[in-house]
Amino acid sequence: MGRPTMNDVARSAGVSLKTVSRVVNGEGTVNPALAARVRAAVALLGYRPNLGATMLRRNDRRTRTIGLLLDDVSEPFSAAVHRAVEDEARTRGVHVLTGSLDDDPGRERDLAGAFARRHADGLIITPTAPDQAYLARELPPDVPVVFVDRPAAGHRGDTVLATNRDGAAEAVRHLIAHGHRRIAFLAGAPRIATARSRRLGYRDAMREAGLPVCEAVEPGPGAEATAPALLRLPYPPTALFTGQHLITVRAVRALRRLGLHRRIALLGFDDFPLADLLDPAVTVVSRDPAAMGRAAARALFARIDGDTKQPREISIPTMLIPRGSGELRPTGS
Amino acid sequence: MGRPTMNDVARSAGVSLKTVSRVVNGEGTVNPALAARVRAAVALLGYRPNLGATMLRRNDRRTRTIGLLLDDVSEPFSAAVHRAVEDEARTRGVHVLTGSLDDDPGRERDLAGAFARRHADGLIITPTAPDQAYLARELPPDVPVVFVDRPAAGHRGDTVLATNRDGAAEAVRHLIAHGHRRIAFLAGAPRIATARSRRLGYRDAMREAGLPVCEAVEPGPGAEATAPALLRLPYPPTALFTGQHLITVRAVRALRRLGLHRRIALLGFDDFPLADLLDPAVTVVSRDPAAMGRAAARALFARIDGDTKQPREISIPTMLIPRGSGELRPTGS
DNA sequence: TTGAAAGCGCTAACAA
DNA sequence: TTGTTAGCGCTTTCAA
Repeated sequence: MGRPTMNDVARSAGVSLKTVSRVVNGEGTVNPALAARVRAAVALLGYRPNLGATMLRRNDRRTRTIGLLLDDVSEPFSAAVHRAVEDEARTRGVHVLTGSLDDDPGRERDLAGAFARRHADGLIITPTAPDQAYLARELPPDVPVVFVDRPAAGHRGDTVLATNRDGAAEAVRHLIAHGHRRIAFLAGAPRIATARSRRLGYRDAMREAGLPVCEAVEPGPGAEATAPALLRLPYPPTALFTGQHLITVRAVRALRRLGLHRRIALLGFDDFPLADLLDPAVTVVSRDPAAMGRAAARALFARIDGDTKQPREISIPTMLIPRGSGELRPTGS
Repeated sequence: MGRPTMNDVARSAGVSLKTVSRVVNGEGTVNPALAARVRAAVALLGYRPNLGATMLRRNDRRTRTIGLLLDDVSEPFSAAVHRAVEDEARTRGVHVLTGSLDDDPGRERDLAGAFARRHADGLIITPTAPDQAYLARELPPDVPVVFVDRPAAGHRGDTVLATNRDGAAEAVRHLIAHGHRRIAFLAGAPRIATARSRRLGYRDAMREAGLPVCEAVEPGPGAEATAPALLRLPYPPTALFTGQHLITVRAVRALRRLGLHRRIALLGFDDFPLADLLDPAVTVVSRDPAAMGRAAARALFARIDGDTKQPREISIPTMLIPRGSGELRPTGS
């Protein structure tokens, strides 16, 4: 009944509990003959160590598990970060608990607390709550946290960010270089820090070229897309810069419907699958989710291994990928 | 030093250990005044229960954690399954450990073992190993496993499958109904059970229409796509049926490059983002990953809650989504 | 090199 | 309603 314990193995092998422990932990200071007997008993009984008990007693108290809180594990950016973190964790024999936050601050707090109670050795969080002061309450003080993709407030930790502002500015300069002067920015919810950074980058580039800004916040999935209204203006934009991949896709649909996809330039923030197969193929500024996940995981493992230096901010450069839609030149007036 | 224990709370509140335990576990049979004192001490010290110790002692031995082994957490189908499982788990206060298998049988065994040692209450696995007999060795006998998307061999467990064969046959009949007689099947690796089922469905439909089969196994990402060679045949197919979404995307690229995307019909197994935005939009037979994940999670939780009925096989129907590429009629000879 | 005893933080069983 | 005692499966400490 129940699974076999170390004691059962000891009895079965005719040795003491401690000898089994030594063999199981590969301590090496065990007579080879005894060790062989122990290993035979382990195999015979199908013994598996009880991690809970191990962690309870051990001094280092490591569970070799980290927690990863993402926007939505099913969304491509999050999924790519997840994958990169998993790969880094795997090389260290560490497992990953994951959760989706869905822009819900309460859920961020709950999951962080739950993972802490599960004794995650550390957490990687894409912050969605306005501040992360709750972490001091939910986490033991020695559990490191790394923030990825958005800055945190009210908690110390390394932060891995894309160069949102510079990337956005580069995108807009690209449109300007292709002759556009009326460039509209379709922004994500300003609640989100990355959306604000991208807007700043847009403004940087427009201001340095002496062009007037034209910004609209794209509403949620229920509402109608913003692009059609903009394009009905007396002096409509000749180029759209979209702040986020879902907005980009909406813009593609809208331009298609209006028959303007070959006349209005489009440049989107963040790459997405099949962007190259659309007509025209969509030019994007892309973050590098794999590099971001990798950097976050490495920073976290460094902290878990005792790195106590000042928290760092790690920038992962974005990349402009010209594909066609962002190279269309302005037409008509 | 270290985090506070129940004992610290007891001392701080001036009550016995057991009283703290009762309050923490909401047993209710505690004098409200005492309970309040305990709660104050908990808050003061920042006490968090040690789940490891709890699970060690408790009779029910539940960790409220399940393990989920997927092909690749970053791939859309897996990610959607993941999300559905997470949602079901969430309603039960259960957390999800995830891992990607990358078609590596060794990794399937390792991860299943690792999650078992972590005392997952149950496992959901997309099998990639040729058989799952290893589970008997890696898992305690009372840990239920549910298989999703592919059948398992050598281990008992509920299985959630898409109607691959029927879905494929439906797809091929759809092409036949649009006038096609030379329909090629671009198959995934026959090692994979779903690929074999889809091929059977293709053959079912071709045979019932008295048409000759034309099958090619699509090589891996390094090699050249199969479609161009097929289309150079003396009597080339007028329609392609692709067995998997990556193959579909390769076929789209190939047809594009050959300028045949408006002449050769294309019908793909599995939907993918933006399939509706391509030109022509891609007709697909789609599995329902969310329904599959949900069904798998529900089956697993039923088992965890003590369901001991015979293992079931749960079929989740596929759906044909006509979008244009599958409705092109044959041209020329 | 091996083993005996203690105890990690908690809950079960029982007693007061 | 509250407290006491024992012990979950393991590692630590210390003794042999």
